[in-house]
Amino acid sequence: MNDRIAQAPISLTIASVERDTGLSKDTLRVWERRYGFPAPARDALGERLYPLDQVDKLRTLKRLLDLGHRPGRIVGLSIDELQRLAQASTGAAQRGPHPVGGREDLDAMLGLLTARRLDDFRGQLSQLLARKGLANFVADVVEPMNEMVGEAWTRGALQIYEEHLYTEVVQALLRSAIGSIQRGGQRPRVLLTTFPHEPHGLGILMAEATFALEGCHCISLGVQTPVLDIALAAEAQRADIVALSFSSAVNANQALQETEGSRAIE
Amino acid sequence: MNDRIAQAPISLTIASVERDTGLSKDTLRVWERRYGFPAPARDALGERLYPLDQVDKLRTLKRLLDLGHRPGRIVGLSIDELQRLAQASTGAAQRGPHPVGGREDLDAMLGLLTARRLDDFRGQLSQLLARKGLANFVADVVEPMNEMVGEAWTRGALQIYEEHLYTEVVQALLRSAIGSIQRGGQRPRVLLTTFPHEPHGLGILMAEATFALEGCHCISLGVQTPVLDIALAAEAQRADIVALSFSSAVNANQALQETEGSRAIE
DNA sequence: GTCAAAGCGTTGTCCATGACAAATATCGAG
DNA sequence: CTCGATATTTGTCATGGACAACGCTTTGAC
Repeated sequence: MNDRIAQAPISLTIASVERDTGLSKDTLRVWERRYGFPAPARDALGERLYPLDQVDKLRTLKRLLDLGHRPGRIVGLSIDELQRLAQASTGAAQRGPHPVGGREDLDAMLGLLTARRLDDFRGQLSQLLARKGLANFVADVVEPMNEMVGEAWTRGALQIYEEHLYTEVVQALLRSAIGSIQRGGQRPRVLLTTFPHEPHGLGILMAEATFALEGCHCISLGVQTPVLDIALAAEAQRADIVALSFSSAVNANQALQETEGSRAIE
Repeated sequence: MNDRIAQAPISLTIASVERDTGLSKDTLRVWERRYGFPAPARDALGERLYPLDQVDKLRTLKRLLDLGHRPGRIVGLSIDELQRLAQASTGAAQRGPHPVGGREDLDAMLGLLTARRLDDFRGQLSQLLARKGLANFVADVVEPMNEMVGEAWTRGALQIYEEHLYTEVVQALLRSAIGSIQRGGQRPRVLLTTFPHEPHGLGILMAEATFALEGCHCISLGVQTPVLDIALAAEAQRADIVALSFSSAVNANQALQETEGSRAIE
């Protein structure tokens, strides 16, 4: 329960690693058994102690997994190779040049984040929002920037807390923008949330912004609503649409399966 | 991975129960071994299938645990007895009558939530905020209402999705209120977040509101920041104060321990 | 009677190993 | 090249044993 932070936290317990990487204890142990990685040290009791560099590699591996790679093929690679792979994999997604507000501009703005000029970052974003309008802002700025942040983090160019910072700023911005949309629409009623394993709320806000602009009546449940409660809420709130936000595409049909009884979209 | 929702979801897998209750798989299995509860059915493969009523009881048990009770003493009790216990335990906290905006008013407002009059609920809250001012709103409305929601949920008077709904409305309200505070203050710089095991962000927002009103420069990382990154962020952002939000009080000194190196407050 | 120390029961988490279904890859025939 | 059959990969589950951290209770000194 306690993370046993001695004076210097040179290594983490299996529970901490699970939380920090998103890989379950079972997975961590079975990888060790099968692939020989990770290879944590052991404390006096024989309990695993993961060095920080292995945790970093695990994080990168997790991201590659989410990108569609398979563990057996990539566990053996070095951190450098993994990062190259990650860069190549996400790079494929950014096909073609971006319409307006080019990628370089976004890059420069992200620079503000790492340069600790948080207020400037917020200011520029807010200015962009005002200039482009909410819909374009979401599509042309937030969307690509999300990917860039994920990719930069994989590259090691962004600390985790900087990613948190980014998310927080964008969320605050989107929320206030959504709040200022006239709350008039009656139909269709849209229920927004994520599945229990998806803790990221940015997708919801982006969807909410889009829907709200279309005049929909949005009802957000926040993140990680138990499946049964999604159904319950959809019925109680007489939702016409249930919007579920995902990180990786993988199984969108699972969604359709589950939202049966309501009409499922997106 | 899939929750194996057949036509009717009469029972949940151990992974679902872990997510829905917050009790780890290990704990669920060891309780079964030691106390004989839960007593899930088994599928063809010998894997546990938890009936919904047992999951409900587990949820209530979890709440009692967080309230300081011990499993061995309460696992054997019936759901009714557990709910009585929970009510008694939280009831102790609401000592004395409330200053203004009395408990009955809040109860009536929560009634709007269950009556599916979400907009009225939001409207009344927003009106209260305007009338009382942000500081009093947080202390006299949000704080007690949080407890009431928790207690009502334990009593079975509130669905989980209704709790989500409540949280979402209040968060939106607080965020917009915070956003409209002039962002002028330079000192002290306050970093806000929660530990990795605390996914609830309401506490952060309440703290942020309070700090911001005092003229502090608030930097929120959102929820569940890895411990190392909290330290990193505190240093990078030159935070004077690191504010950590908890659900149950339990170990506030752990906080002090961890935030060493910065000055720790609250 | 009060209070601290020692002792004992409780509780969550860890470990190792084995197993199997679902997903994915590979291959051979048409 | 396409498609179905077979093989491999992969995550999650099960069992049972262990132990430290914590809380409760009893003992003994003042």
